[in-house]
Amino acid sequence: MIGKGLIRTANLSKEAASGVRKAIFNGVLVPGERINEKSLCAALNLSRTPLREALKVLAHEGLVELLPNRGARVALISATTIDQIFPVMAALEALAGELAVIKISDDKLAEIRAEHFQMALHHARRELAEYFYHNQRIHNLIFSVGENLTLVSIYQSLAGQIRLARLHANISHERWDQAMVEHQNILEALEKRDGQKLANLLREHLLRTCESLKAGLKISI
Amino acid sequence: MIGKGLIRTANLSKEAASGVRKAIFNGVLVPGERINEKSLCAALNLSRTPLREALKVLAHEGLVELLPNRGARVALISATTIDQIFPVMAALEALAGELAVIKISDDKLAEIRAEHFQMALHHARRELAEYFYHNQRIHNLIFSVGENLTLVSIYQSLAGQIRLARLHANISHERWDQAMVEHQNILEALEKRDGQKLANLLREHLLRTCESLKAGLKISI
DNA sequence: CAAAGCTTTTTTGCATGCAATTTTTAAACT
DNA sequence: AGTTTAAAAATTGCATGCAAAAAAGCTTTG
Repeated sequence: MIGKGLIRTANLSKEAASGVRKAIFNGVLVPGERINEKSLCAALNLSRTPLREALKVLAHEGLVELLPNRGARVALISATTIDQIFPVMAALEALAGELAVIKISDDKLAEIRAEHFQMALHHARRELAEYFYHNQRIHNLIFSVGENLTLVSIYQSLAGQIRLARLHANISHERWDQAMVEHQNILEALEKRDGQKLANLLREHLLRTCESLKAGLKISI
Repeated sequence: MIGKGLIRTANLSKEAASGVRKAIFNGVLVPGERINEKSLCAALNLSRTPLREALKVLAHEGLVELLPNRGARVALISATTIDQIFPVMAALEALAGELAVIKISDDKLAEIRAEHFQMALHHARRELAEYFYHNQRIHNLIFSVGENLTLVSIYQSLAGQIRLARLHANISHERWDQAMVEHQNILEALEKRDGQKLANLLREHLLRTCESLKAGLKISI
């Protein structure tokens, strides 16, 4: 690859980061698997420098682990790590909920409601991937209402690690049904603008999700 | 610099990161100032590759801003950013407090108490830098009790940004005195193992610190 | 004298090169 | 065969090189 004639608008290291993220979440790169720089560079069509910059950042995000003199591997999220992430997530969700009831517009609420029923539909049809997609959207929307970039970016980073852990986990039907009920309550608290209640519901929802996720881990580490 | 004969134990990009951090907190690199890679490399005695990797990570930490095709500059923490960081910090401190009262050992409590009185001493002597040092130590110790790496590392990153903001801010005597009173109450709640109270005290302490910090900003952005 | 165009210099973003290290393969030995 | 050792290949960590872009100097012009 000769870098001639290209105009500089790219930011290859950002592209590398999002490419690796995508590969991880698509299961192209498996948790625990060593990352070979050369082949990843070929796949992403860039050189090692931007890729290595990206790996450093992804390590900071917890998606990748750096092994001295042995490069990087996709992070293996252990039950211990999950146990540490969820209380933090719960605290942040509670905060996001408190901010949301204060700031939310009717339009945004309608948007969340729409996502909620989309999610309920996929739950009824037992379409897990689609369910999770809308589930994520709802949580993202709640966080975005607060217009707090710090909060959102920390949340994104933690959510990424949990998403990675889920690649290894099964969800039980019981938990799935229970989660839907919890989400119903969350929506109601949001509609009533009951910040304290919403915060508590989100916190509990997260902590139950944590337990379920740990229980569902296919490989225990 | 010829890299011959050197054994590979270094991890230059980590060294670069901590070197730049140090330079920022020592005021060698001023907030808003463009970072010249060449001269920083010379100062840190390494090449541009590890430095650039470090800058990407520091950008993620919020200490540095990356300008496309124009390199990096030391972050300018605005009042808006402070307003976003503190609620998150407050939520995390509250969580840390709740965890701390459950887990803290007598030894650790004694350590915190010792730091507290060191801090009180420097407050009485109006030695600001030393006061802040022990203040940081106390908060770090409270966070460390929870043995939650996720929580600690997010806290560290946010604390770094606030420390950067403080380089630009003055603290009033009134606020300083009030903060000491708050810390006295924090210590008491910790000694009584009153988690709810401690959480609330830490939250309020943080939010007041936020207001004071914003008020004391020498340059408003 | 400021503004607008140049040219030159510096700086950045990325690719590539090279030595240290690890991993793989092969051979020798028990 | 299975373990140990040695050689070869691959991979990593970092330095350096080079083109694109930005910044700093000049020169010219209104």
